[in-house]
Amino acid sequence: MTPAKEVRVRIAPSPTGFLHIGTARTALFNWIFAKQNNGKFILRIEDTDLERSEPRFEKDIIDNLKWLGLDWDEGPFRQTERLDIYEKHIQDLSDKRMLYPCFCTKEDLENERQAQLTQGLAPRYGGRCGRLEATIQKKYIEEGRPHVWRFKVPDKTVSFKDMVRGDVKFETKLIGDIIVAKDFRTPLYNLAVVIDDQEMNISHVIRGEDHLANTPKQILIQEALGFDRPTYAHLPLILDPDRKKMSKRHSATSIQEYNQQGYLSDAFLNFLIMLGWHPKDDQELFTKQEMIEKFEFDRIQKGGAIFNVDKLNWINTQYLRHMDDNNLADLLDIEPNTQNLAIISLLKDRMTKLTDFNELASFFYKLPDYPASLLVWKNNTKEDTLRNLQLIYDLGEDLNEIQIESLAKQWGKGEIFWPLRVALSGQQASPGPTDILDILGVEEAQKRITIAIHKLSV
RNA sequence: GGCCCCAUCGUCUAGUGGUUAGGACACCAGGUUUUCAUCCUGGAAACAGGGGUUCGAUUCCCCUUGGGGCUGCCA
Repeated sequence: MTPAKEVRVRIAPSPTGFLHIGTARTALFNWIFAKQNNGKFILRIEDTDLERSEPRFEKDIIDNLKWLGLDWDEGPFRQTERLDIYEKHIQDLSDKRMLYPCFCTKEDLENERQAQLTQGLAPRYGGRCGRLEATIQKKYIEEGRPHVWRFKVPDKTVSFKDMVRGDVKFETKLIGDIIVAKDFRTPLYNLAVVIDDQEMNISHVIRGEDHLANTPKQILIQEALGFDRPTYAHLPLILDPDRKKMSKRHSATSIQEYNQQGYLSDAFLNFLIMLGWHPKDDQELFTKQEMIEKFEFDRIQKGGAIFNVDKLNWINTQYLRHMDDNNLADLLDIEPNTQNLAIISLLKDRMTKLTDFNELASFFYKLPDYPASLLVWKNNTKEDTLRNLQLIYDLGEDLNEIQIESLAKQWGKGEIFWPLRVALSGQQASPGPTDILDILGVEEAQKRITIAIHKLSV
């Protein structure tokens, strides 16, 4: 038995937009697969589209992949830095007579396309330029006629095994000769991918289902070039609530937005892996290590999964609760002193996102203004409330949980706790007043109670 | 239009030729509680339809329907 081929997988985003959720999830599955098989995970920036590629997008992709903790072993490689490689193979393809120049204008092609469509035919290039005499081709090129390079698509059935979908078959006669390069140093997507995957020794191509139809084209090119065929796995898509491929119009599609909104990267990953995949049991929360241990390709769903923010929020809440206070302080970018840590410890159960903290915690730092009437518990009168607050105030240095409990026993829980809560927090909903007291300290608490008494006295 | 793919609660999903079709999120009700949140208990909620195959189909096959992807000199 020959030793198994090394697993080498890649994520190949194009820097034409911010790191997309779909790309991130594809990256996650690739990353897991690499880890499971002791393989390599490669980052390749597909920037052949000069018009639309931008450095800031590349930076965003890299930054957010890092944020998610999906570290790569090789790269980032950029296609624009590999032009010599492409040229060599395109020349090879040309030498093998698999390529021909196409002089059709965009208008020609559009007309042909429309004509086919109205006849109910599959729109495909008829191959007009492929029938041009070699001498004519040469003449046109010498005349400087604009042209692109088409790959001669052989008529055959392409079939391949997909790790998610099983056996997949395509009839290539429906495809038509495809444009694979603008010139010998400017390959288009399908050609560039094939060359890169070969050059980088990619063993498994794990990508979104939207690439399924590209696969036969790529296989054809591989065959023409004498390349190896990687194993394919096409993941189901992430859908918007309207069941369409997730798009910017409907939802936040860039990872960066979720980062900014205050989601934890591990929680986000946890959410992503549950979209289209499920373990044997009912476990829903996974560490990265557990993902690596439990993930199985044959448990991937075939249909698309709708992105559900509620579930994301729930997962994030769970992660927040189990997070160490110091780490949280770090993520929140606040000083990890005793008071801040105590506040975090008290509030982390109440947060859904990191960004909730500021609002939840603000009253600790500054007492908000509130109406005096808020201090009055249920059917109590102003006078009752005033008396109760005075009782609490009179505890003086003994203002602590035990003493408050004892007052509550005597005068009623709501009667004591409610006005104290409002006095200390200025809010009608808050953590328990004794918890707040512990963090505020007696002195500050007394000040706030004084303010409350004042409010009621006027 | 053509090619391809998919189909279990609202959503993510588990599941089996015979199950009270399970879990989670969301939702509703009740309970705990000084408020809110948490927490606890309970509830409503699904096998798209029609044919087969079979003693028996949610499960296997076919059709219909529905949904999605692709159909670029984008990736």
